Amino acid sequence: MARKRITPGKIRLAEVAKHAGVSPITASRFFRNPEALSAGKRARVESAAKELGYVPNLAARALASQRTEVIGVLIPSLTNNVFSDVLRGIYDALDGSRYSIQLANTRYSILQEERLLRLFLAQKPAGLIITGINQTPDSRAIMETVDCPIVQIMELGPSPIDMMIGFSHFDAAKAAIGHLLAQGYRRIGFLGARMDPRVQRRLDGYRAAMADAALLDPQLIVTTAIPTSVTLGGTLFADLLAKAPDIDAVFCVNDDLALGALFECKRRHMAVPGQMAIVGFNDLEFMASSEPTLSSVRTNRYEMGRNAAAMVIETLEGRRPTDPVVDLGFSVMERQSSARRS
Amino acid sequence: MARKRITPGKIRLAEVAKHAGVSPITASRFFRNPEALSAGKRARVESAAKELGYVPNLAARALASQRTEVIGVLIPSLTNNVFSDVLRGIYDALDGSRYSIQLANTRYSILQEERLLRLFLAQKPAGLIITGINQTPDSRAIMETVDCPIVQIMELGPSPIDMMIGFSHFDAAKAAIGHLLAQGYRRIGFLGARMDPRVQRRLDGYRAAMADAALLDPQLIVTTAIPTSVTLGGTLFADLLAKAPDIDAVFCVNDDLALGALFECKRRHMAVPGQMAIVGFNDLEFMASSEPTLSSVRTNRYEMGRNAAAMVIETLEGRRPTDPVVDLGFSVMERQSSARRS
DNA sequence: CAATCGCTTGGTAGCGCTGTCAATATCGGT
DNA sequence: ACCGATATTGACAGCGCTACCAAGCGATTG
Repeated sequence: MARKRITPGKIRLAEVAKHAGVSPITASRFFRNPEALSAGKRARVESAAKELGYVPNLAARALASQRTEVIGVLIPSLTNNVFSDVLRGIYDALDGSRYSIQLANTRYSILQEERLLRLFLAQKPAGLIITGINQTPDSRAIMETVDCPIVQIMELGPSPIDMMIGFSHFDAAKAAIGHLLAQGYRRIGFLGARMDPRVQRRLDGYRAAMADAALLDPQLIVTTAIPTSVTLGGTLFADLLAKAPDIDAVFCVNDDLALGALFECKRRHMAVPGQMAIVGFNDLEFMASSEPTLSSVRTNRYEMGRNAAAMVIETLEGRRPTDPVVDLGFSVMERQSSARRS
Repeated sequence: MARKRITPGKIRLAEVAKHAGVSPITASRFFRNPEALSAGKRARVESAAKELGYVPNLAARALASQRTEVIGVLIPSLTNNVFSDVLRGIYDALDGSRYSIQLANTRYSILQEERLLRLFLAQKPAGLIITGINQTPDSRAIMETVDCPIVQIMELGPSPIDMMIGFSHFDAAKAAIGHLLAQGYRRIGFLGARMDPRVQRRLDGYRAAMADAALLDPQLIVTTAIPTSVTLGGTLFADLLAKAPDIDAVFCVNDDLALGALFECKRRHMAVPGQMAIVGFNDLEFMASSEPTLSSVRTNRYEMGRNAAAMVIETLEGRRPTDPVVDLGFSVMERQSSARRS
């Protein structure tokens, strides 16, 4: 016959309750909603819990309440600096809260994303943070039926699943090109790697700005599906020079490419600025201290992560943000590498 | 009186069992140890589960089995590229396995680390990956009593708690200095930021190498507790030059500092190499494509993460690695920035 | 002074799964 | 054909916590 499973000196909620002289359910309430207790019992439970070193069993709680306190986060890359900033913001926002993070890496695949989404939602997460607005139709359908706050991060779009925080990659790229045009550059090349949806929208922004100025020329555009790197920046820049030797500026979809392009210029003894202007994207820390300093488009990645997590928590606590869509904007950081054309 | 909690059309293990014509416990075994079933029942349960779209309830499993399938990971920083490589390795190793990751950021504080450790262990993780060998005495004591595989990563030390994978920061720094000495450099400066235990050991390695060559001079050493950055590399390098204008080389405890130093040299029109040699640490991707290419010490970060996770899983599956301590080594990547002194 | 109301508190019965042991089926060897 | 060993399967009783409902109680109201 089944025997009592011996449970050694483990401290359960029941022990705390006994110690405090209240019922288990009252002790339980203390941990979930202390305000509901009278001051006296609250203090008694609190000190009993501390004295016994009680730690709630999350699995039991999740099973009984049919909820978890886990926020799922789906990002496309763990390597990309951009996402590590976002993640840092998310972790910081959740620090000290009752919620924890379950992180998964979609590797830029929306099919992988859908798989992970199913995996997550099966465990009834408290909330979800997902990258971008390009999900599979099935993913979207699943998310729309799920009853938990969802924040799409990194970019904005017309139809948020729930909440959304980001900025317009199209506008940001267009503004970068606008800056180069204002500085007197005309033959502005485009360097793109990975070409995920957000990069694609930067290309669209570039195209729009160039077309507006009647300067668009397919020869100016070099893209690849290869993941980005500094080395790749040098390679692509060389390709671009081969296609369009007369360029006077280059817009790179991220700062790694821009740094690679800068090094390639140095290798070729091309003056930056002077013979070549360079503008990157994201404004990673090193852009301000390179030689020459590199212009870039600053994006608020840490804030994006932090706010996204805060939006989830606020919703969970019944204080739903007034505006479900937040535009964090961007700013074009004008530095030496795109100084006015002489 | 308490009422039956209505459970809508949710698919439980019992449903799968009924559908397959077996007992619930047999169905349960299918998901945990399929080999224990006869081929016929195995197939029946499998198709029943698939047909019903059954997804196990992890909370119930954790509660009943008193175990989880979560591996806790404690790292000091989310921003540092070094850790994002390690993390990528860990996530890759666990991809497709039953295990998932719970990540926490100690922010280089061993007190924070201890707090997080208690938090983790209270939930009975399947395993634990923790950074470095400098834990508080309490942390160590807790970990030694816990019954789950633990891997210390990033460095090696004399008394592993359980398993360990890393390399000798002391030897790596010493080898880097050995390389510079072999190239004919004598006044070799040291640039250090953050000064966490591993950076400290690199400083020790530098000191040992310089002392062996009778070249040690406190004026050559510049360190700060400030977190590392490219900008900081430039600043520290300027400080070093002020203290010891006659240096002919500089060893930087990481590649960001090295890049910052390189830019500062360019700003001052100092030839690299020629007037100044530079060696970094970690061999991030950009070191091989900068202008000039930068020498560095390659460390196997991705492999470290991947192997650490693999070691945990193997232990959990009863195939404990033969050697609990793995030295992944390092290699000095000799590039243009430390070309032989002319 | 009785009726009502809101705030606390407690009792009961699961949440969905698995550990333990027992029972049964299968199989090779003598 | 019999015996013990091994491979499969099943029954039962929780794992530790919380949802739900009800009851207790002092305060408020007419």
